[in-house]
Amino acid sequence: MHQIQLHNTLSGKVEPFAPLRPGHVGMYTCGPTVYDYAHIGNYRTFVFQDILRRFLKLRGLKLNHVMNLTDVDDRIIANAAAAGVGIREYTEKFVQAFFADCRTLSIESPEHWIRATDHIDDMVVLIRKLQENTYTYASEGSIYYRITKFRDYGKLSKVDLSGIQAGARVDNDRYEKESARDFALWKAPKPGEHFWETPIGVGRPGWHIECSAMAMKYLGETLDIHTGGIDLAFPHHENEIAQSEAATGKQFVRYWLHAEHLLVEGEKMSKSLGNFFTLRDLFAKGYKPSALRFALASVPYRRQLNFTFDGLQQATSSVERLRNFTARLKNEKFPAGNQPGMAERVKNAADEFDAGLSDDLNTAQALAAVFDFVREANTVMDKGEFRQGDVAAAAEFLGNFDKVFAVLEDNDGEKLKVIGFGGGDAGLGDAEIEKLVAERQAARARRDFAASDRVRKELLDRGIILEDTKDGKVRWKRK
RNA sequence: GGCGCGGUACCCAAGUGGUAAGGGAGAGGUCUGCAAAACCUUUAUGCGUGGGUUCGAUUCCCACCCGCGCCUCCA
Repeated sequence: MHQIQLHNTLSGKVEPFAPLRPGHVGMYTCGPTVYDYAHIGNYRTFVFQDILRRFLKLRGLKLNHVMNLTDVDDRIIANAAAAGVGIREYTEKFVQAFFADCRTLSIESPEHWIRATDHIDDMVVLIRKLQENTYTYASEGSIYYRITKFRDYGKLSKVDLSGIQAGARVDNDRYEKESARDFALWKAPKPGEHFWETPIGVGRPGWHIECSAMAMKYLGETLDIHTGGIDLAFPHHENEIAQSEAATGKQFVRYWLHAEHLLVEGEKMSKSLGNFFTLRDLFAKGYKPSALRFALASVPYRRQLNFTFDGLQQATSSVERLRNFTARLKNEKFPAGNQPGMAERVKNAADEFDAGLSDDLNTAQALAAVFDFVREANTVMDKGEFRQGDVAAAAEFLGNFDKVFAVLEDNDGEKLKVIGFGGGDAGLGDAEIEKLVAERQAARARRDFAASDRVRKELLDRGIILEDTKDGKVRWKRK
C-alpha cells in the first residue's frame, strides 16, 4: 500500500495524508443548495468526494462523513414565496430528487445528512461565541463578521485584502457594512420573509455560518478533510475558516480538497447557452447512470472535465468492456489449478491501482491498471491457460476496484426506475428471452441461419444482445 | 489587474530529465455459419509556440500564444 497523498488547497501542495486520530477520518462536504434540481457539474464534485470516501474506506479508515443540505438561502426564499409555499415544503421536493440522483450515481450516503434549518440553534450559539470574541458588529438588525479582525483571512484562497477596494466589482449590498468584504452571519428579515426568533434577534442565518456550526457539531473543532467545488474556496470556505477559527482558536480544517469544474463542450455550463444538464436530461437521452459515473470519475478531480456526449458514449463502451470481463470471469468454467504468473499479475495490478488512487486520487492511472489487467487476463483466457484457482484473486481485485468506482454491477435499469425512468428493457422478461434464445438455437442446429439471425435481430431491437460461446451455448445480456 | 487550473495522437487522458500508460474510435487480422465478445497488429520521431540549461527535455528555466475558472450567487 502506498502513502495516501492529497492536494491541500491550504498549502497549494500535494501532502501526505494522515488523520488527526489514527484510523479515523472526519470529513465534511458542502452539499447542494436545494432550490432546484442539481446538475451534472454538481455531480462531478459529489462523485469526486464519493470516490475519496470510498477509497479511504477501502484503505481501512473509519469515516465520519457529514454532508449538508442548504435549505435556506435567497433563491429558496424567493422561489418558495413565488410558489406560495413554505421553504420546507419547497425544498423537500429537491431534497428527495437529490437523494434519488445520488442513488442512481451510486454515491454512498455519508454518515450524516443534515439540513441547515435543523441547526439554527447551533448557528446561534456559534454567532454568540463570535460576539463574545468581538469579531462581529450589528447593523440594521443584521450581524456581520469583521474580517479585518481575523489575521489569517485569505490564507485559503490567497486573496489579498489590501488590494480589494469597494467599487465597481464589489457590491456594497443592500445591507450596511463597515467593509465590503465583511459578510453576514445573521440577516435581518425583509418584509414577508421566513424568519426565526432567536436570542440574537429575529432573522435568518447567513450562508457561511451553517457549515461552520454543523461541521464542528458533528466532527469536532478540527476536521481532517473538507471538500467542495473550487468555486467555494472563496468566499465560502474562507469565511468558514474565519468563523470557526475565530470562535475556537483552533485550526478548523487540516486538508481542504477542491474539485475543478466541469465544462460542457469546452464552455461553461449555463442555462443561457442551452448546455445545462441534469441527470434526468441525460437519462432521457438513453445514457446509463454507470456511464455518467464513469465519465465523471475517470478524469482526475483537479482537472477541468470537459463533458461531451462523445465522451459519455466512450464511457459507456469502457464500462461495457469491464462488465464483459466480469461476466466472463464469473460464468466461464476454467480447468482446475492455477496459472503460473496470474497471482503476480493480480498483485501488480492491485499495487498500481492503489498507487494511482493514493497519488491524490489519480483515477486515470488507477483505471489504466485495471484495463491492463483485464487485457492480460483475457489473453490468458483466450489461450485457454486461465485456471479456476485464479478466479478468486482476480474477482477480489475487481471487487476492490468496484468498491471505489462502483460501475460493474449491471443494474442501470433498476437505478433508472428510482429516478422515474422505465429503463431500456421495456417489458421483455427473462422467460421470454430464454424462449427466443432456444428457438434460435434450434434454428442454428438445423443450420437455418436466416431464421437464427432473424431471432437475434429481433432480440437486439428489443435491447438484448446475444453472444455465442465456444462451447455452443448462448450468453445474453441487456443493452 | 490578482489568484488558480490546463494546452500530449481522430476523441478522452496518464506520465517522466533518458527517449510517449490506459480507454474510446478507425483500419487490417485471428476466432465465428455470420455476428458479438475477446485477442493480435496498426494510428504522436511527437507532447501549444519561441528561446535557454543539459550529453540528453514532452518533463527544468524564461518569454509568448490559446482555453477555462475564481476574485459577485455558484459544485
